[in-house]
Amino acid sequence: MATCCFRSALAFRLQSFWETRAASGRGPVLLKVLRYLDRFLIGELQPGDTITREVTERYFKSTEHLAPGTRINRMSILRQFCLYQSHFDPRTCIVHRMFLPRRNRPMPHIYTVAEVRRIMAAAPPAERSPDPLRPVVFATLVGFLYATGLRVGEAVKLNLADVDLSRRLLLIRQTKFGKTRYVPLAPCTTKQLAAYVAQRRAARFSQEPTAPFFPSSLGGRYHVPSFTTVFLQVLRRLGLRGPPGQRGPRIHDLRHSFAVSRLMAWHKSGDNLFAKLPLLSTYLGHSTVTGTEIYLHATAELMESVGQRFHEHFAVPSARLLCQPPTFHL
DNA sequence: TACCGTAAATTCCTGAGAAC
DNA sequence: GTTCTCAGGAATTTACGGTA
Repeated sequence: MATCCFRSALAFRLQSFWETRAASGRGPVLLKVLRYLDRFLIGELQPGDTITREVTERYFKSTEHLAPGTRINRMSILRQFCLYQSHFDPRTCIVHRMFLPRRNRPMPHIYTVAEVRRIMAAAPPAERSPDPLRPVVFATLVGFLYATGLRVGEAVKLNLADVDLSRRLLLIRQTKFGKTRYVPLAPCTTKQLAAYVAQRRAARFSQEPTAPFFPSSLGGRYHVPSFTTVFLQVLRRLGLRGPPGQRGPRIHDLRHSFAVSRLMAWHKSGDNLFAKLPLLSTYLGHSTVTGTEIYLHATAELMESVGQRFHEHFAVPSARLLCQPPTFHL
């Protein structure tokens, strides 16, 4: 446990609050936000003062430069701390939930097959890098993410032993929220990966089972921010994204694209999407289908298509019917 | 140019409470 | 009692500046 790193009038309480949360598994992100709060409180509170409504309002105002989602995080941590502090000082003002701003989820970009092919083909040329395999790793990783729907962090963490091409199976270890799962590979993806493995071997990268499947130029593991940087450069070069500072398609949208294209394929083949959703949920590593349902909203085309299909089947224009699909068996 | 560190932004798991 | 919605919280991803 770190020694006390807070300096405001509530330093002791911030420290004990952090220690209780860190002990239950919360990590350095909380510490950063608490330090931010501590710096704010240095100018606000004298010894013996408490957090009043005015203080919380000024704290909220001090986060004006941040995005809404970040402000919500900052305010919700202040709220948790105030709840904790109120046990020791009943004068403490607790921010009511209704005063917190609402979150909004931006619409993901759904990549087309043609766009993904352009991105893969636009990999930084080998002559610019001391590592001839680098453009191959980049292009393979892009195609791999689009074909499997994995998170980029999951992909770069793969070791050689985690990719079993003979059984067409990936082992995804200790991913988000500590989950481990197996992911099956499509035959065409397996074929592409086999070609990549051959190129990787020819480039004399380590063949140890624990060696990274996607190595960096130095032989270590491809660092996610490094891959992100190159990916964004390629998007800008292709005109798929604006200059830095502007929002646009992201790496994570490859995962959205995979999910949406899978749903579209099931829909076109006449499958019941609600019956298939748990399969997709398990594949993507979600613990419940509610986390997967957001992909149903990802494309207007899909929603229009699903709505039309329900109308054709039931001919009852009821919103309730859309919320409660017929019972199905897996 | 690649890599690393860090702050900010986003994703998604989970539980509480409202609605039915 | 069950279903649904929403928000809190924890974790991952993105973006960018600094450094070798």
